[in-house]
Amino acid sequence: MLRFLYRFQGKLEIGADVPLTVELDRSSPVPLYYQLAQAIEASIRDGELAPGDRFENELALAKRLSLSRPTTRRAIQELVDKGLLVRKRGVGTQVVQNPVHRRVELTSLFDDLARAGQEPTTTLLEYQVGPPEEEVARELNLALDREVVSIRRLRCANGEPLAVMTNYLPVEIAPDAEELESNGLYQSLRARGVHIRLARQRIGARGASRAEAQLLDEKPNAPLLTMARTAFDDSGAAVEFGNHCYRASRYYFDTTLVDR
Amino acid sequence: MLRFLYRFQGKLEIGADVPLTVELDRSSPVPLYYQLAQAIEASIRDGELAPGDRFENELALAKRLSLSRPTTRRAIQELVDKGLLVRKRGVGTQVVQNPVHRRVELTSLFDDLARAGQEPTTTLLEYQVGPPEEEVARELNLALDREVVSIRRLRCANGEPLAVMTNYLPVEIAPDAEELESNGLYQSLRARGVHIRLARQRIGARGASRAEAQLLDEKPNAPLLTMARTAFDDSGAAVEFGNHCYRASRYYFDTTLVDR
DNA sequence: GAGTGGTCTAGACCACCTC
DNA sequence: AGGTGGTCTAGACCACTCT
Repeated sequence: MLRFLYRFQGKLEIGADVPLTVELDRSSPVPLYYQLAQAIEASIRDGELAPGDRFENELALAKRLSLSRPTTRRAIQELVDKGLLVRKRGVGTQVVQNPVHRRVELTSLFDDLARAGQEPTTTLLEYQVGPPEEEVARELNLALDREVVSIRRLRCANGEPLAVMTNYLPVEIAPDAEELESNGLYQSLRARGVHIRLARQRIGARGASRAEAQLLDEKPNAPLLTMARTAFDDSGAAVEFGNHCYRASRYYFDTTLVDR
Repeated sequence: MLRFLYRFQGKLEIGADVPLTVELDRSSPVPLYYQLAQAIEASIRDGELAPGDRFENELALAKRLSLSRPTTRRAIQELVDKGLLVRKRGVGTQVVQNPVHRRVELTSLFDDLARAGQEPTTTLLEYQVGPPEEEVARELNLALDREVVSIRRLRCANGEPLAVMTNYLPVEIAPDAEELESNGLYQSLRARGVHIRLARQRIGARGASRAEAQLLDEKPNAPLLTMARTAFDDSGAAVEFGNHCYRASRYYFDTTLVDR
């Protein structure tokens, strides 16, 4: 199949300088707004667009790239939501200072570690099937006579213990014990056709119990970062509830908040 | 307004019943998509739309309300981003189970407490002007010869100590000492025309120092929930950097993650 | 007044899921 | 095959900010 590549070289216009080069592939299945957002993000991360720079305005950019305004707008909005750009009505769009970060996405710890080249490993501490505790039944929206699988795992990165994770899943969708030793939980669920779409997290802290301290190579009562998470699939049903404890000395959460 | 109810004898398939009544005020300055989003959200919270219910499809809703599809779509998308609805291509839109929560918005602790009727009070522990430490200069993107105001406050709720907060601001925009005793920091900044638009937060945990323990009525080494936050205004400039420590026994963060 | 982003319309075609 | 959401177009009018 033919593939059309459009290459635009922007003239330098507004105030500073807009060296934004964008290649859009209109035959690709990747949405145009996404292609454009990626290109702009790359320009920012590469330093072609410096923090504080004024950004080419919507109409001009749309015209230059032969895109409609809504499509261009959506690409820009994507980056505003990511915290890389800021817009002010009547003024313009600017690159945020210090745009070095990535926000917390809906990813698993396992994937995060693997992507960072941290060599994640998992030890299965417990795997049992039975009726849910009251809290678990409430979080998963299950009747008390349904069966759930309880999983307790120790996650290490580069051989160092990092977190103790307890998870509860309806028995119908729970992965096998062996699978959990080699893959992340979400990875296993994905392979079974369960797509996590949304999660609610409560992040807190507490002191380590004696057992937790031993597992994590910390002293009893050492500060732990805790996360309780309920995850929902693409039909809105709760599919997983978990209590995780991280060594505070080796882990933190990074989030970005945007006012819209 | 007319309301059509469809009754099926067999299995209830399509959305069963959509009692969604919406009144739109086209002369209001409030955007239509926002009015609609609010109405839907109210229906969910009131239980008119139950968890798991299928939602009326975009096209039908748009036609019924005499709105364009993009406007209708945007309202729905708003609620998807909030974690109240889930969409699946080719299938439809459904209400998420257990939609009881509010997500972390870009708000200040002071405002949150006040809204929850928790009677916040602030004690100013320190207020001084001088050159920034290296970390602060880096976070605020300031030269080392610029002056910053360092603020240290104890925040209580209902008379109980809750958090120790250390903040750094460029001297030009810093509120007075007196102002900080009666208002929140963000409230004071807003009054000075500074609009926080974006914040990056790192959430972790550690043990309390002796001084912190004393201020917070905890034992030394008690677990504290920590947040380091850099805030940016609507021109993308860093305006505030803060280190906050919360009593883990009395505070946690609640977040929602959505896969888009 | 000029320029910017914010909202809105009325269509179109496509990809995906279920029947 | 029919219905759903996902993407895209080519305009329009308005509100806000800066000069």
